[in-house]
Amino acid sequence: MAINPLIKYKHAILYGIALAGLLFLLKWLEWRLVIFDHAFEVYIGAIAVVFTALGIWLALKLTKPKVERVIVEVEKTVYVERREEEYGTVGRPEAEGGGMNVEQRVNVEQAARLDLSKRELEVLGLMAQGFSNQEIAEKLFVSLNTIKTHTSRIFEKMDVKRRTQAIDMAKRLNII
Amino acid sequence: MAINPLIKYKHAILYGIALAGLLFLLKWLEWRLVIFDHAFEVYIGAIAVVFTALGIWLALKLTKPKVERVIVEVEKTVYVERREEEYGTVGRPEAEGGGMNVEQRVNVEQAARLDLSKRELEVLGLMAQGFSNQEIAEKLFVSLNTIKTHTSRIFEKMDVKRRTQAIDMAKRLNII
DNA sequence: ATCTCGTTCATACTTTCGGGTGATTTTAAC
DNA sequence: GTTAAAATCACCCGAAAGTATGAACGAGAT
Repeated sequence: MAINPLIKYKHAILYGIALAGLLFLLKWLEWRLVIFDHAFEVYIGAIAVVFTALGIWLALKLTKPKVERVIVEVEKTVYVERREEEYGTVGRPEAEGGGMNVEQRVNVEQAARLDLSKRELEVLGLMAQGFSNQEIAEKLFVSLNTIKTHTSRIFEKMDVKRRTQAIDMAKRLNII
Repeated sequence: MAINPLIKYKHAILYGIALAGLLFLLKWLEWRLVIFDHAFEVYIGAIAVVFTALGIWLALKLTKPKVERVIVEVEKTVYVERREEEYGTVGRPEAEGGGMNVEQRVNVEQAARLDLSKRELEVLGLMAQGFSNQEIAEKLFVSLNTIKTHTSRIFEKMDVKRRTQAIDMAKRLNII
């Protein structure tokens, strides 16, 4: 257990050593400055470079990596128990394209093949929360056109025509 | 859009502004240095701070966020037992005889808080299933304008601005 | 009998959505 | 180092959604 303090404060120790080295370097540079008067700009430049590097190092070291959770659907338990008592049959001349109420089995199988990218899932989630494209764009710091492109791809991949259908499907498939 | 050029070159513009500000600051500090000879260390310190910040900013801006992938395997369970009849009385307005289950009662109570009429609940349900106003109008044998009026009142009562918000709220409240 | 409310419908207008197309830039993979 | 996919942005245009306003009608309530 004697190593614990060293391990625990190794960052601090390393930082201290680095600072010491840096100060030494500064002193040395200062001495050089006295000798060569015109090295002033070099001095400033060196300071800038060194501290820029320090900032980069700090940022890289001190930012904790973002944890990304990748949901992998292992098993598909499909339970279809459905009454054919819908609104439908009221006024539905022809089934257009991907009828939502035809069957769910295919949808489940397609869920894995939906192949929505991370960004698209993000947009889909915000969409389901009722945000407009404009609001989503502002939240994600991108332009409105970008969001429109995303939504278009989402609808294409999900084989739906409207955002409300996409939301409904997404909630059924538990992908949001 | 008149904002487009601004958005397009926003990075360049921001960077330019930042550089200009930095140069101005440096000039000002240099001037101070001439006045007060002993401000040298302050000068250096400022340089160090500024460039450390610059480094941090650079690192945060120019590096992709480190992502740590955590694969989570979940068992997917999709249950597809929908009950559209709860809010739907299409073509059978008098079919509210006896067996209201508890779930339905709760829905009705929560619906009452929003003061949504039966017809409005019906429209809301179809809306949540992804139908367009036109499709809802055809299903309910009324005109598109009527559906628009209904949706407007729904949004007003629910205090939302878009159908997606209404859908989200309705699902949260288990109205549908 | 009057009044309110729900439902219906209409016109006119503005905003948002969505399709289509093309482009550049990152990122990832090979 | 090329290639493929993802992400970004732009422009146009038609469709759908949403706002505002007014009006008609029937059913219940007062």
